[in-house]
Amino acid sequence: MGRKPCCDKVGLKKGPWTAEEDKKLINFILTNGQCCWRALPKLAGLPRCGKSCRLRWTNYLRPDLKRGVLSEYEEKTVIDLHAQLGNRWSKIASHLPGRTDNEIKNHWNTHIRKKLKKMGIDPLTHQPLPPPPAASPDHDNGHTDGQSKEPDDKDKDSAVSADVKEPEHAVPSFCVDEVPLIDPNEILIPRHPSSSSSASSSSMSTPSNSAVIGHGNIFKDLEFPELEWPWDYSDNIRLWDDEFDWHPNLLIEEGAQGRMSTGPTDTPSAVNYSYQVPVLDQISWTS
DNA sequence: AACGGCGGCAACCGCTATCAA
DNA sequence: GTTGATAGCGGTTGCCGCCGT
Repeated sequence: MGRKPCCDKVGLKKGPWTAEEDKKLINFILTNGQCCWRALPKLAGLPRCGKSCRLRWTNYLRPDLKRGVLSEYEEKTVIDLHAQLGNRWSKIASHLPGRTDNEIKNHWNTHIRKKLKKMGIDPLTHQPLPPPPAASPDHDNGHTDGQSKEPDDKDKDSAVSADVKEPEHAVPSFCVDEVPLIDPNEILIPRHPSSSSSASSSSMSTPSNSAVIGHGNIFKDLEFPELEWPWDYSDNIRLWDDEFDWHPNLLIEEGAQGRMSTGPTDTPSAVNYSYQVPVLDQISWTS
């Protein structure tokens, strides 16, 4: 019959991850790739369930993540996609390389929703909000503040979702389909880089504020003794710039051996892999 | 300086679709 | 075809830092 349970929940740790745990997880995945999440905790020596490991990795530790505040452009993208897809955060995130569904969801709930409301736009229907009722406390039921989302929002949310039956090929109002997006399955990580990482770093300006600095911190702070970090993440892992105004090619050095992959673990001997990313000019906004 | 409230974010929970036995 | 595990997704919670009083 079926498979073994993913994890016996006894003795498994919950709550915030420690640097030590992060280290173990990163170390394991960089060494072995992403195999099955169920087996990973045991193999990596982590007192966590596989699900927790997967979330930690996908939402926080993945080296291709771009952290930090969403740029104005990204916000626009999120709003536009949300108008069409509803709360399908993973679909929305798939259009924003380096961003996770969790991150976008959080940003939506904490920033964008308020912003839209402030602008008089219903964050759920994306239509102009009706003018504030002159005096209708009866209908109001005292829920006029920002927290009034609950039942109302939910209903509308599902309405939006229901409208978009199959968003698989939902086309945003900007033309991203012409633009090759980075496939997260193809993030290649060199483990034994040559010393000449200048090829990539020279073509990219060092971000002054960028979230990737966060990556640098993460990875540097962890200080893996057994892992030679191939590059300064703050320079080279930055696939997307906040302003989307550059034409980067992320070069993976010769001798690359490691691979981040969610797919089958065929071992690539990848060299000189480069990304094409959309450029602002190629995207036209409808509003 | 201390306290309380609030906001932001990481992580967990629960559900569902998919896949394997 | 059925059952049950797995992976993924969206909603929610709880912790922590910041800010105002």
